[in-house]
Amino acid sequence: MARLSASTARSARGKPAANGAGTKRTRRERVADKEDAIVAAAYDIILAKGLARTTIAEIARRAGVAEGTVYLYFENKDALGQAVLAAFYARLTARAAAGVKKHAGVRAKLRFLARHHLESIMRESAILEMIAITDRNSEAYEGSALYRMNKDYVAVFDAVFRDGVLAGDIAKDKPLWIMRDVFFGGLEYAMRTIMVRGRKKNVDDAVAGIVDLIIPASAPAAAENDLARLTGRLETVAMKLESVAANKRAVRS
Amino acid sequence: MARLSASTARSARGKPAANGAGTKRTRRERVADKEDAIVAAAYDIILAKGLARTTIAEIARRAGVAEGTVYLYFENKDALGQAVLAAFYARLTARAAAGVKKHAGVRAKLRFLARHHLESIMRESAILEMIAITDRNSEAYEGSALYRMNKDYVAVFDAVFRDGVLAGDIAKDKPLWIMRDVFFGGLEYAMRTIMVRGRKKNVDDAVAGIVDLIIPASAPAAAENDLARLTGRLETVAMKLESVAANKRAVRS
DNA sequence: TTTCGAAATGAATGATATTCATTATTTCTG
DNA sequence: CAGAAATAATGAATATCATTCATTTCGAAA
Repeated sequence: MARLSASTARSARGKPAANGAGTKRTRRERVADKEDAIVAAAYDIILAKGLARTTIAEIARRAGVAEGTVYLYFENKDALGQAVLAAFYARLTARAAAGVKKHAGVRAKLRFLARHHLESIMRESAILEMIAITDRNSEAYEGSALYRMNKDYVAVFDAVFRDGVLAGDIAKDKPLWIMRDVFFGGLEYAMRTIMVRGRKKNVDDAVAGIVDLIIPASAPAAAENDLARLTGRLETVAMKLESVAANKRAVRS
Repeated sequence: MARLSASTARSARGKPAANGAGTKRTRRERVADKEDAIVAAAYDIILAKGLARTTIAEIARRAGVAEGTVYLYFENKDALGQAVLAAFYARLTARAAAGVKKHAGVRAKLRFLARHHLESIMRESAILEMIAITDRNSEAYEGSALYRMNKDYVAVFDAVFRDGVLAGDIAKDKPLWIMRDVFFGGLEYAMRTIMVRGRKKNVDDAVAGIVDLIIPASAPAAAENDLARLTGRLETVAMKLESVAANKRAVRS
């Protein structure tokens, strides 16, 4: 993926990309390494300061190249940001796919996905911001690299969701696209709320709450739960009433 | 609100803000008008091109002032962006509050809020982007202007939600904060999806789908609903009894 | 070793945000 | 009302970057 963006950038500047034809391997490898070094440097700095406050000069310094060299690999600052975003998505997707395999049952898979997503965006919220920034320029969003990356990522969720529908765990009348947007959008907003309040328990609550919207915690269970609470409450009130009545009697005598 | 940011910016630069004490009205008004003109100019241009591609020079030209004058009213470009965001939120909140009054029933109110939110952010998505940008700098997000504006806005949703819970239309076990984040977050993500696909019907579907997550449409929830109402009723009675009992005890002692 | 294209360099350029010394306008005072 | 003081406004100068490009270095093939 990183490869792609580099060759794209280079060929866009008019220089033919060195294809496998005659060139040797090592040369290309060295080029690839340098590109990775630039993306890695950019990743670290952007994560720490956000894209706006990150300068090309600083990235170049950290990557051990001259400023101009960055522009040999990336068309401009935004393209470099895209590459960083691509790296983020690549890891995110890989971890999501791997984690889903490790969990059994639709609910457990969704919970894993929710927690993984929430924790990832909390940890790397500065990277996430670039999505909005990039979004903008792309009236032709579809077909863009960002679009494809995101599509690959949410495909992990989609697969779990479809399995859930087939297995009967998820109601058939819930449209996938809406549930998907609620899932990821809800988690993103929950992140903001959680970062203002404390973290710990709130992450658990958000994960549970959002997953439960997709797979309702078995309705009968909820009803029972309510019933149990109602019963308990009734007992308490009854005891109080009884003691009040007892007091009255005591006072009167 | 706009007033606030101006005086803040000015006093931040060391010049004392002219307070109501001795100064006449007209002067302050003229200042206020100029500030509004700058915000309005910025609003239009940012809406059309996004903050990054909007220059102070262009804003100043459109507002009919010199570049330097902009800095008399706003600390820097970001602060001006904040003011634009504040104007956006102010209208958004006003329309939301007014619309909620016009609709009867929790479901209708929520549907109105959802559609209004979705259409607003679709129309002014360039403004929305600034939220993320601004978000960043604010480790001290709480207490920030953005935080307050957002709080005021979602308060409209919160009130409807609480009414819904009291009326028994919304299950008590759904935490408000999570439902709120799912509502707004889901709508924001839905916007992206809708802007890639076609619009028309998708807006309706998103609105209906997301509202239904908060107030389940299914009639079969009648039993649960009944139980919820019963629970609510008992709670009310219990509280009354308890306060009566408490009073008696207080009077007696 | 020489040669040539690919890579890399970093000083120069251009676009903007931001500052500040100067000028204009308004209000106040006697 | 004239002049002084306080406020506002101006726009040229400065600072900070992104981006370009003429020049240099490197690597491998002859």
